[in-house]
Amino acid sequence: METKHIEKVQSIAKDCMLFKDMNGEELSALLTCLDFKIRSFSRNDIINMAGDFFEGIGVVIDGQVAVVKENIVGERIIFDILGRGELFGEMAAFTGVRKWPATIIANTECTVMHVPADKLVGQCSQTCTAHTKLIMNMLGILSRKALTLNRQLEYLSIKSIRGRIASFLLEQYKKSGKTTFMLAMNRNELADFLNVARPSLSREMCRMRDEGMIDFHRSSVRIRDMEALKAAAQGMH
Amino acid sequence: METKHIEKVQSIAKDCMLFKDMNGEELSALLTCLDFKIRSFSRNDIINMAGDFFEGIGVVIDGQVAVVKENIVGERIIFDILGRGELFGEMAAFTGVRKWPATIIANTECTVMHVPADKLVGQCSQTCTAHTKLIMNMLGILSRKALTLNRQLEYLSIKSIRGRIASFLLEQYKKSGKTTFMLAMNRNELADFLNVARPSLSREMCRMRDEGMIDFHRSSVRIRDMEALKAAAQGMH
DNA sequence: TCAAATCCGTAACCAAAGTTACAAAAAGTT
DNA sequence: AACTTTTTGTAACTTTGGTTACGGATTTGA
Repeated sequence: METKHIEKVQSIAKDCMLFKDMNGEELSALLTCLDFKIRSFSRNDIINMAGDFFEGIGVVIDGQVAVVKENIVGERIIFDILGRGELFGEMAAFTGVRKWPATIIANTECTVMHVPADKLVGQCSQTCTAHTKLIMNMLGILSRKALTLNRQLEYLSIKSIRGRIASFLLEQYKKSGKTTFMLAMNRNELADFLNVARPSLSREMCRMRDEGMIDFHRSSVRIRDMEALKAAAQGMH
Repeated sequence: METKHIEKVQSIAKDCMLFKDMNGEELSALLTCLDFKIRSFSRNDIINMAGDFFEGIGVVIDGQVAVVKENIVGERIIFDILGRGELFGEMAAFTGVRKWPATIIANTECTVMHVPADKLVGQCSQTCTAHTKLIMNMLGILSRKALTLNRQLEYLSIKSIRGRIASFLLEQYKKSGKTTFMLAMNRNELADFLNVARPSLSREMCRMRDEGMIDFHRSSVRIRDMEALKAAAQGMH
């Protein structure tokens, strides 16, 4: 854990919920407590494998990582794609789980920090105020993750492909505030995300286009009939 | 918040993760900080409705509550069934969300405690040690919830009904340690839980029985061919 | 700039699961 | 015990979506 590494972490601190509301001093003090490790990976490298020994939470310093689950048959579902400043493995850290519950893959070239679970949970020797803030931030992060899982669950509890697409597009619309927007995923990734087969996704999107509900080309999508889309999201065809 | 109510809470403290590792004194001190409310409900009463104003986390004092989500069409999915000592709404509490993300229904006659979100998050005037423990317990609870959501997500990410049934039965087996066990749900509820149509569930269970994989009568189930069941859980038919 | 790799739409075919309806069995009530 | 209600299995029929395969478009990279 060299000075260079500490600087790296400080450079992302403002983008990282874990270090929210901490000033430079607090952060420095905290970082010396944490005993973290920093490593870099190439695209598609496996950073942590589901089932492997859990050494501590991860923080994305640079690049993107994907949280995926897969079964032996090879069906794979993308839980989340994390960027700069985002965390993974925080659930395992506070439940005493000793194994990674999901696989973490480098989605791009990336750098990640790992912090041992016990350094997070255990009080540090000196009562540092930053440690208290860390815990509070952690609560917020965990809650938000749980809400994200909830949202994912909502998608998968929709039975029709059309419903999933419609819900997804409506969420993109709410996020962007515009009826024309770009998707952050390609068809393969979107199909994974919605847990459907890629050709089935294409087919349904085209049907929705033919019915005048939406329009699209590659990753750009335009909502043409908001009411019809909302109806589709609720299972009315 | 009368003495009677404080006693009620103390009586479930040992079954409640939120008050883990606290002695009687700490608990009493803490409870006076929290400004909680206690109410009772009849079966099928709506305790909190998705979208309604979020007033604070809930703790089940007695009976059972169900966490459900439903869309306008009436498709309903049971997220969780909570008993004595278990929490709900903790995700909203730490994310500043002002609305209930799910609906809470009284599954049986029940009594619940609501604690205002700000009383949990805000430091109490006197630095009470119990408050620190409360926060640490909260971290554990939240993490465990997130893992539960993960698990639910695993069920729904399985595409075949057979796979979902097999996974579910294997989990029951792991829980009970026996190859013969009783299901806590009837067919309707199980179908809801696995997010499939009830007749489809029945049909598939019967097929699995005809193939010698399992045996069942009403809510009693026996696993006859463990290997076949495990194979089915992984999508091999 | 050309070749290779990737992405996307398309179509035919087939398997899986939803829908509806009904009857038998079980549980609960009077 | 007789009746009602709820739970479950069953079957016919329909719809949805997965599978496989292919070709054109786009992007990447040498």
